[in-house]
Amino acid sequence: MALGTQDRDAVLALPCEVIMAAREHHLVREGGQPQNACLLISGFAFRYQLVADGSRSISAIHMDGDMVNLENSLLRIADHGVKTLTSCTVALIPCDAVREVARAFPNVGMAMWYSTLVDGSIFREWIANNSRRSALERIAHLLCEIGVRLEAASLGKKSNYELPLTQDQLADCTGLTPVHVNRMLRALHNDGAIARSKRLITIADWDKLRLVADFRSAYLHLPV
Amino acid sequence: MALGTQDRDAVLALPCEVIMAAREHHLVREGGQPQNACLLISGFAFRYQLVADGSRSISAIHMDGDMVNLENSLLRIADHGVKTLTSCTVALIPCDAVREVARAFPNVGMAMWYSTLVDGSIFREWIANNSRRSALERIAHLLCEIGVRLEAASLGKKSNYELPLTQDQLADCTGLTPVHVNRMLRALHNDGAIARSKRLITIADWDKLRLVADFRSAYLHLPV
DNA sequence: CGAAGGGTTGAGCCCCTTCAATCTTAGTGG
DNA sequence: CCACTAAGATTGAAGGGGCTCAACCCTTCG
Repeated sequence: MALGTQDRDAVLALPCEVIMAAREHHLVREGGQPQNACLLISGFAFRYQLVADGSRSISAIHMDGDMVNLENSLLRIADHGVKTLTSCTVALIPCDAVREVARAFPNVGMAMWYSTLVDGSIFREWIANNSRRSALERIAHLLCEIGVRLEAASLGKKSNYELPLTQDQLADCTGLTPVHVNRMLRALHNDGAIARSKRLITIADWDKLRLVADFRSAYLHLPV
Repeated sequence: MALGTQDRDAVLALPCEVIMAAREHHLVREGGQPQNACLLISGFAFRYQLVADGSRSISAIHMDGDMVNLENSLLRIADHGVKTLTSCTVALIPCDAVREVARAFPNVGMAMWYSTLVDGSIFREWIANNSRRSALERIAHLLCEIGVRLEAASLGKKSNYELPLTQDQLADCTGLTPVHVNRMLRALHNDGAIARSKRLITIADWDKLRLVADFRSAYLHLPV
């Protein structure tokens, strides 16, 4: 969604406060009423919610350039939490201002809507991933997605990047246990699909990983 | 999201064609480029996608008043399919017209954005449901959600309604097998949480079902 | 040097799947 | 009006993928 000059100026004129947030810092608390929308300038963050037995579900990973809680501009009560994955630089923009710019500059509003739609598309893919794919496929799929998104955001190469997630967090993304995530990573390694060194992931054989994962990038709606 | 008179008039002035669609009729095909947005006037529909092994994931259920493919107004290529669950009356509105009304009447655009945000919130809950809850909890949660949404849409009572889904479809919503869905329904029945007669669900003990399901309705963002 | 967080590995179990058969109900044509 | 059919629901038996529990390792950092 390319914006015109006026629209871009309106966005740049938004009041904002830039803060540094440490790792595992809450950007939004479930049940809270955030006053600010958070634009990730650098670093990674994730959306999550807790279920009754205390276990956690991670429903999205965000990176540079993503707005992590645009929804709070309209929905008021946060239905889920957002935390940083790494230390982050975050621009805080008052929700009121976000609403106003969306109303006053329809193209800006449409761009934010667009961004929400892409998020929705990724949510659907995650539902399918965690509901209908095996553990191995889920992990493979997540590794593909992160690689492609990192490359699209110019944060690395899709087949060679540093994973910003612990195995515990990978487990919460995929609905598995950390123990099993570990075994699946090893299995992908043994298959020759990936190589690992600490958090550094090298996708040795992209086609093999893509096939295992049933990964088709259309749902990311990346510019062509 | 209440609209003013002008805004409402703009919506009512949208060109549209009303059609009847049979059960299991495709409203949107994955990979297609829909020309129309579909507003459900009566009946039920679902969003779905297929994975490599041929199994299906249902990512949303829609009912009267829902727009089932608003996203296609901006995203162009459909990343998933939409089918009717029952016979439906559907208003087809050209995607161009949807985009234009959103741009010309910012409040209308905001209302559509809002609707997308609520959909997103439900997607996140489904990720958590299918990833971190047991089979029994998943089914219980879905039954709660459908009841509450039906009641909110004035289509029935939350504790006594006709389920518009087959057990196969329930399975695709929850990431389970039809066989196991059947057993879980029986288990809820035996527990006294629900009673069943064909597709008619009576939630005999709402609090019990709610507790089993870990159901909290905040994520539906219903008006208070 | 000690502590803590994250990663790795093994053994046993169980929730859910798979496979297969049977039943019920609604619809259809003779 | 009834035999036939097909879709959906139900039930049983057996197997396996992922979980649980528990121990140990490695690295980083104070």
